[in-house]
Amino acid sequence: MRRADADLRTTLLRSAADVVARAGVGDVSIRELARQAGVSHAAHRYHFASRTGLLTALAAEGHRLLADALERAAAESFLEVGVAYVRFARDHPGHFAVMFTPDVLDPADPELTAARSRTFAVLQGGVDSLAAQGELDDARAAVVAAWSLVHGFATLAATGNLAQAGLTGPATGDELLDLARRAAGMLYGSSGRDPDHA
Amino acid sequence: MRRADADLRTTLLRSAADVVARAGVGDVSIRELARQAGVSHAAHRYHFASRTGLLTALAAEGHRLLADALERAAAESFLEVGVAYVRFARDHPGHFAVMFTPDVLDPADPELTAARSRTFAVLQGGVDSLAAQGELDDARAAVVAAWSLVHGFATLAATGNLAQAGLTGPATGDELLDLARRAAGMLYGSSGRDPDHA
DNA sequence: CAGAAGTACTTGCCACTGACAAGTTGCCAG
DNA sequence: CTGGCAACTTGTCAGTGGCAAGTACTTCTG
Repeated sequence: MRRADADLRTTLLRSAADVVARAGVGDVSIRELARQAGVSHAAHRYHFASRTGLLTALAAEGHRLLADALERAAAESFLEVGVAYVRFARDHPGHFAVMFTPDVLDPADPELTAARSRTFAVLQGGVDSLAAQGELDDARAAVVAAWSLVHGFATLAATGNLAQAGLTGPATGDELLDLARRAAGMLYGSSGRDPDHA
Repeated sequence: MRRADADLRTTLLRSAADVVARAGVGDVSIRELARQAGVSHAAHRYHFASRTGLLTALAAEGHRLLADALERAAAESFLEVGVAYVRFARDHPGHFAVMFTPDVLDPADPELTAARSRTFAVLQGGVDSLAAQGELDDARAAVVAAWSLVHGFATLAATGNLAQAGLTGPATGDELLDLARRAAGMLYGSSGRDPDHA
């Protein structure tokens, strides 16, 4: 008596991402997901070890998507990598939140660690290219600054804090990404350091 | 049969902050807190409306502490406001996590909104002073960049992502704050804009 | 074409959780 | 000495995640 249109694993992940995006990680109930998918409350156990396993799989999927996006943007410029990071968080809020909520994840999961490594590799590539250019006395701090800025921006935007502080309007269209680009540009653009062409 | 040394409200908040810091918001169990405090499983209800109420009170307390710290640092320099932000997150990880996990909070709580306003006011002060100096074409983006950078740094450090990416050592002493200062300095220091003296 | 093995579930149960209703105790004002 | 309030406790409920034991349907094997 299979009710899920596609395969159950995908359905549950999709559904979980939705709930996280709308209500937060704490509101993900496996039984509720099962009800929506039209399966029994234990159906997930064949695909995921536990609730933690499901969320870990979601985080891993998120890291794969993020790494894809960052790698594509890296071909353009380091600034655009930052913008791509923010765009990912905006377009996949459910994935993004889970990826950076370590206490709901299984830290030993090989899929997760592999996917996360890919994301980190793009950042590490940023360090290397900056260090290779030699004009930075502290490449590590520069990459930390870049990552922190875009991650903080994405997080504050996702949690509504930017809007609450009156720093952002009702987020119409790409206004958010423009602001992100201007903010990130203050690190690289206006201070005359632009690792790639743009 | 009161077992809590001090008053129960304070004991529960303290205990909750501990759990959040060590295991995350999701692992806060009111019944477990009650057990540790030596009271019954419903004792909290006199002090807090619900679990959400307790966490909201914790977030409000956090915002008061943060605002205090930021206001003190603002007397020194804008860079030090950023460092104070990171220091707060390091010293009060439980409070910090709850403050920026909106889905476990009551958004209408007056204590919370009041305390949060104080925090935002310091940031707004940053906008104003930057705008008054007139050398910034986009004061809003500058403040967003500053807040994003320190918030992202604090978050990535707290969730262990900085360490996992190999960008941070085992966080000995003030090494973390030094890195934060160097990273934040790339926004203001090295690009020649230093709003206050330092 | 029997039957063994495996896949993808379901049913049933358990301990635990947060919310809530209805007590209970101790103290203090009048 | 009594009414009332503050600060609890006890009891109960629906909901949750984890686990054990089934079950039906498919696919491979002899």
